[in-house]
Amino acid sequence: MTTLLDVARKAGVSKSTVSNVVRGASIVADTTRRRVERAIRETGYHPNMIARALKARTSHAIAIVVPDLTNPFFGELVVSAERAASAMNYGLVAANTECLASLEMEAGRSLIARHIDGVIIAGMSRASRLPQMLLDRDIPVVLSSFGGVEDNRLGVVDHDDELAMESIVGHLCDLGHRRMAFVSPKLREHSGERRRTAFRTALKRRGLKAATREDVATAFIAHDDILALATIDRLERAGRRVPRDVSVVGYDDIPLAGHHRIGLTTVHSDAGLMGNRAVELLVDAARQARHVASRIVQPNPLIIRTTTAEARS
Amino acid sequence: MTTLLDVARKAGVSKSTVSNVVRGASIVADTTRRRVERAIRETGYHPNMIARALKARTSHAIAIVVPDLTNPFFGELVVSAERAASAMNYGLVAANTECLASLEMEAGRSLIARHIDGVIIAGMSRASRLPQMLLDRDIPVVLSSFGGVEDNRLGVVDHDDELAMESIVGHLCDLGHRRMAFVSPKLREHSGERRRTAFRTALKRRGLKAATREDVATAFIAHDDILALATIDRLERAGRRVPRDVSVVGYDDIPLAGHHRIGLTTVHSDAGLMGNRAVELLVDAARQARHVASRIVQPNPLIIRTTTAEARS
DNA sequence: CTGAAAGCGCTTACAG
DNA sequence: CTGAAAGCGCTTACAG
Repeated sequence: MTTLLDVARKAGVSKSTVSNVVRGASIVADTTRRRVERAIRETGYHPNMIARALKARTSHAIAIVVPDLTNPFFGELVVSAERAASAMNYGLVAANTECLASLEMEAGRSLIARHIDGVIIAGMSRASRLPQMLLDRDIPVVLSSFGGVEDNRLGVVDHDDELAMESIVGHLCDLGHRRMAFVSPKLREHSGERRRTAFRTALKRRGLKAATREDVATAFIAHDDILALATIDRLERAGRRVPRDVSVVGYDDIPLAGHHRIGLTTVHSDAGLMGNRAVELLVDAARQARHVASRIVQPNPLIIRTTTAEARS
Repeated sequence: MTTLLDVARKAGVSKSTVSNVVRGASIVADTTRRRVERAIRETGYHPNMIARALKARTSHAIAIVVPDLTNPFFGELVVSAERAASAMNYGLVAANTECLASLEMEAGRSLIARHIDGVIIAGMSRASRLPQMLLDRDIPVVLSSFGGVEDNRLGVVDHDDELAMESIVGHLCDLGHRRMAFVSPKLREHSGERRRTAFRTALKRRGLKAATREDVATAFIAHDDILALATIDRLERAGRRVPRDVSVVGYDDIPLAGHHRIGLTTVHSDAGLMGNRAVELLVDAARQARHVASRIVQPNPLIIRTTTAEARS
């Protein structure tokens, strides 16, 4: 393994000088720079980021913790975050926590030990202590694709669940539905609770209540598209037709939602944009050794396709 | 930030001793150990993995490079790899390369600079130089979910594309299909070529040739399920019914393939198992500072659902 | 069983 | 513009 010292010797300069050209910092004489650059090329030198991180006290890496990487929505979020991170010369490590408090704590410990410069949380268990754990160690964190946590050191890139639920329920009401049910995620997600609450609020505004019995509901609103697809599958296998007998609405608008055979009515969420913004906010904060603080909320428009129709009787 | 030295002072011992109890290495007197453990608890000490990595010359992190994290097959692969890695106390960093040579090289550089202990490649561009780049720097690599690369320093956890294509083509032939077409991935994947070749071989064995014109084909075999779903979408929007007018087969058996509205005939690939095995092989090799070498091939059974039917006419 | 010492490969003031 | 020196937080022989 060739080190800074090898390059320095080859170029006949000091380690400091090599370090200066590698980092592009401070002024180096043109002829010296060229000598060093040649030595770097000839030795195939790659700077050791670990040594750099130790001394410079920044790992140049950020993390994203997601509940379920298998869900294309989170896949997209991670991909866009990675793209943005590497554009800013940061590495991205992903942690899958399944919204399990134990996995979250383990991930937190690991990220702290690795001196991660900042973390994006894209979903977590209810009452998770992960944000506080990180924040208390002065690691900036931004919540992406959810929010509603009371800590003003937190950055948030959120969408508007209240508004989304309002338009979903409004749409369904217009179609004559009066008995609607919410389909909760199996993972005990923080955001799951918020959507359910927003759902109830939208109903109440219309003098309605959530349907308690599944067989009586004429419409199902799922916490996300994957769950909506599973719901359609379950319903249709049980002999109920969507949307003839029952309507189903999703959340996220993953690519498959628009598939000819699915045509899922859902709310559109721009995962790519959220991943980008989250990284930008985070890296900015990390570079200035401060927390994020700013909050961004994006609207998510309702996309009406073919899984919703007029209520039968 | 509390360091080893802080703990040592608090416990009234040397840094070496603290290090020994932290790592659980060498024998430490019971009473000393307890003093140290208390000091660790009281100070909230987390070992600095960066410093450890620098000195011990191992980052305790491995990487997985995937073509498209948005594809649930790769999502599952990454999730299972992460689970296996953290069970062995390794971190996992994921890199999305889209099978672009430039992104692959960039990822390679970054992984080398971060002194990653090993990498799983789950897909790459044709003639990619990534494996060699890593191998030459003595970083063990295992190819997961594909293979066919000629370097005996490489570990491989593969499935059998030849066998799979043989059973797909056999199934379609039994249904009377004679004009079949292969749907290639937009990404220029290494494995894409292999499946296409296996497809041609299976046809030739039956005295058939690939259909050159789409409108004439009675069956489409896609490189993966996502592509198969897109194909069904395209076909049906153009007015052709699946499977009445034309049959479609996928590859991977992602969860959605079994959905009531899809019922995709496909070949089953166990992403979870592959991710696990790949990590085990890799970590073993990394710990012994050697390459992987071993090759595992799993069969992937054909799952016949409802997108394939008898050829018309 | 415990501790003093060297060193991993860098960065960062600070002299010159 | 360049270099000598200290030090980031650990691990690892090696004495004792």
